[in-house]
Amino acid sequence: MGRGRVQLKRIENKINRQVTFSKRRTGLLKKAHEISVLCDAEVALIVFSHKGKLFEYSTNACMEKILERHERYSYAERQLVATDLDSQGNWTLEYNRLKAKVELLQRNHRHYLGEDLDSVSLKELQNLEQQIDTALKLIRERKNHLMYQSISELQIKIKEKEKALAQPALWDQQDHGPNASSFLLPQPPLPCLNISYQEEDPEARRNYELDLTLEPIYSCHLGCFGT
Amino acid sequence: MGRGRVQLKRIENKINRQVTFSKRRTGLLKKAHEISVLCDAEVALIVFSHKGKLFEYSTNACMEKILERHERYSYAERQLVATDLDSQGNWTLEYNRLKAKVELLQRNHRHYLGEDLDSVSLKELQNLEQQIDTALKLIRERKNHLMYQSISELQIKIKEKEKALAQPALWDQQDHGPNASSFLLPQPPLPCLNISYQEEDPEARRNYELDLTLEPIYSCHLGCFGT
DNA sequence: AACTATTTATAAGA
DNA sequence: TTCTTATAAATAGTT
Repeated sequence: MGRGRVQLKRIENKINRQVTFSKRRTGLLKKAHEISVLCDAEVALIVFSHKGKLFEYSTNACMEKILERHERYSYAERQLVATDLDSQGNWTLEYNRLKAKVELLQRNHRHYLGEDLDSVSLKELQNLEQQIDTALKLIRERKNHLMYQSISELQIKIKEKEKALAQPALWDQQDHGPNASSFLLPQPPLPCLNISYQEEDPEARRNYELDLTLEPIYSCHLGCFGT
Repeated sequence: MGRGRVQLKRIENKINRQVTFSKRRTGLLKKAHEISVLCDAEVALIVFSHKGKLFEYSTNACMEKILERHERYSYAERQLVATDLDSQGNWTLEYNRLKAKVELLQRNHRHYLGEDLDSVSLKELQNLEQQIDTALKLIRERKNHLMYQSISELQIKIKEKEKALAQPALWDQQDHGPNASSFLLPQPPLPCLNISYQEEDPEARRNYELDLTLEPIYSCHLGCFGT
């Protein structure tokens, strides 16, 4: 939109780049505002110039709210990177960043526990549900894997004991019929032991689902951060 | 830019608004990308449609990095306002406390998502499983409650419409047998609606944003500008 | 910063 | 949604 086509690549001339940045920035902010108003959308736009200066636009000027919404939308994506504080840096700055992080994490935390859901929209609930559902499957898989492993180990131990006991009598080693060590682990792993789920797709627990739910163990490691 | 000037105000016609949103969204994302490349700027753009769907662009696809930069920038600004607290408290102590908190929360966070479980003991896995299981139930309950509410409201509307239509004919108001508004809601609330729509009935979510689409939540909005 | 020739974006229609 | 097209807007290069 101007005299001559424009290549989509960095403008090398510094002056030109600065001028173009200024013009296009204005245009971009304007368009962000327009779509926001015309289409009733919520927009957050953040632009850092090459020199590091910040320009921003947000619908109704509530940048934080929109970023939070984005945050919630991206529960799973967020990998809050551990803070590496620069030794000379401003402590207050770091401190506030951390504080914000904690607040955010705590809110997510409550949501992961199914608490405090009143402010969560239906769409967001659906995201949450899916994430939690996936998590539950992963956790059960891991749990069952561990249990399976320890059963295996126990069986090996028992077999060894038996061997040790059998030695003195010099029994024939073949075929003594069923014994204590053979009933638990048929060779191709049991696809399913003792399952009592309500719903959920059977595919998901095809591997090692040894649900041995015991008593409601409820050591609460959580909620240990009172305000 | 089109046939006729455009007023900067919400487009009331729903279809038009949707179409305009789609077009302008494309344009906006494109321009965000262009300024980013041409002027070597760092851009983050987040757009939520009226219906709550997320579209985003970020330079080099590192949204989180840019948001963090913005966060830092914002905090720096807030610093100028309230920077007097520091001289008294022991910041290092507070800071370390917070840091520990963040680490713990982040670990929990990963565990809640079923990640990073190798170091978790069987017993802890059982706790976790139970907590997540409970959370999932709560979340589903809340979701169903919301959907239930929407349905209720819709039914009331339908009833009103029916009444309005019935008036002119002066029908007897008693017992006209089952009708469109009575089949959905048995009086004691459904314990579980367990809905998983694929297709979308536009009617159903007309007013209440009952968007039950269960698509993989992260449609990739990025990289949509081939060179 | 203003100007203007052009390119782009897009509103309306299909 | 996608395409087409007339027109409004944006903007590159110039002054």
